[in-house]
Amino acid sequence: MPQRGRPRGFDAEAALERAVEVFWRQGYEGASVSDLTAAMGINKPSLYAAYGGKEELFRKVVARYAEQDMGYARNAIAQPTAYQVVATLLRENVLAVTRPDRPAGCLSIQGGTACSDENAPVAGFLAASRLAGEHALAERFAGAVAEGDLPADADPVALARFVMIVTEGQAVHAAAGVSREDLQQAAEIALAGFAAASGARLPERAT
Amino acid sequence: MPQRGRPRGFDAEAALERAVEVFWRQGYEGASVSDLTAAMGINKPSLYAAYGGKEELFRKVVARYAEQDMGYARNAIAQPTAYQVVATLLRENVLAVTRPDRPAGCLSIQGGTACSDENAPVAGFLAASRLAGEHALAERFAGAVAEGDLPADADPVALARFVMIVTEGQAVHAAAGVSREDLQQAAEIALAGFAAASGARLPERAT
DNA sequence: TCAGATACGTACCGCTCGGTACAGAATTCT
DNA sequence: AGAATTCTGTACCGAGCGGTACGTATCTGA
Repeated sequence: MPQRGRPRGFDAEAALERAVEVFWRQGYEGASVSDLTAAMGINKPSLYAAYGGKEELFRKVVARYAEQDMGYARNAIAQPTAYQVVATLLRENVLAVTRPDRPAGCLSIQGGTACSDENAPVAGFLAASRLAGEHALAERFAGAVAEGDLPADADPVALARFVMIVTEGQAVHAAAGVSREDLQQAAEIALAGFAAASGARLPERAT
Repeated sequence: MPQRGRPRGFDAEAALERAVEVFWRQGYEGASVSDLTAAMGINKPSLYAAYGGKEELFRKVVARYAEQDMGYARNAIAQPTAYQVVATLLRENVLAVTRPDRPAGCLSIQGGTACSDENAPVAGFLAASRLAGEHALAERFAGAVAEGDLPADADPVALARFVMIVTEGQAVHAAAGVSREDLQQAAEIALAGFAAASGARLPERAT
């Protein structure tokens, strides 16, 4: 029972990928259904049949983005020490928000921080997804405190919040056109600041 | 020759203030002209006659916002030491983006980081205005280096970029509903990080 | 071979968008 | 008083919005 009826005439994954770029570049409200179908190479009824509507498409787009473009965050959180977690996260985030083959910034911010009352759920959904990453990072830091990798008096939740604030600021900055190199400098300052403020154990190196 | 013809039936400054809130809460594209006129208590032709149009109104709104709601930044930059500049800026920014009588976040981000091609000038205008503040801060830090308040090898431009990144991240976080107290914790971490990473001279206190 | 099912393209739906024409009301200058 | 000027409210403009009805094309299962 694989497929009955006429088979779909386009690659749903490839079309979704095109939609990622449109929403990323123009935001949820700034991307019209016509913009989307033009970029995806399909007609409107196909979009509604395959994805359910604009908002449902957007949610699928965000899910795909999280999987395809946020992998570095999962990689970062798996690093062996808190310092390396933050170093990886901040450095990889700079690369991610300044990829030359992608729109500048980060979909979960470019998608829309503010919108009309009608679309408020979209902004809320994006905000919640950003905060979910922060919770994961806080738990990672809590583990680091338990291991002695971070000092006992370190506040894992506040530290995670600081790090996520930096990544969000980097994304906003990147969207404003700031270069990868310039953001890398700022990331190193943030990393040094994290190390000093948290008391994290540093990796072996010449001091 | 003060006024000829029928006098305006509303207070243009008060109406502009209402418009600030609408754009702040809903963003440029998310705020319709009808939303604006309803909040301002005027009809559309009055809006066009008094302000020139939606985009011109938005620019006037941003100018008013910069004057009324960003005063803390000018105050911060006038502090006597780099450390105090950053301490004031970060702490006051937290208060500004979490004012209970105002929308959460910051107009220059909520206004729109991404939008349709048609409104791209608006996003560019906001981005440029954010970066202007960063330049002013960099010059302040350059002066601090010259004075010996910051070490000779400190990079004023990169430090300013780091600080502005934090303020932008705070604004995004605030718009997501994070509380003032939670942001204050993160601001203290950022401040301690700035001090450590920059080598700024600290104010006298118990070490 | 043909019925059932699914996807496609066209053409359209009601609605809201940003923006304006126009006539009447309120004021100043002569 | 009356002309000139400016603001106000209503009613409207063309365009684009998100979303869909419908007839046709293409597939599977019997």
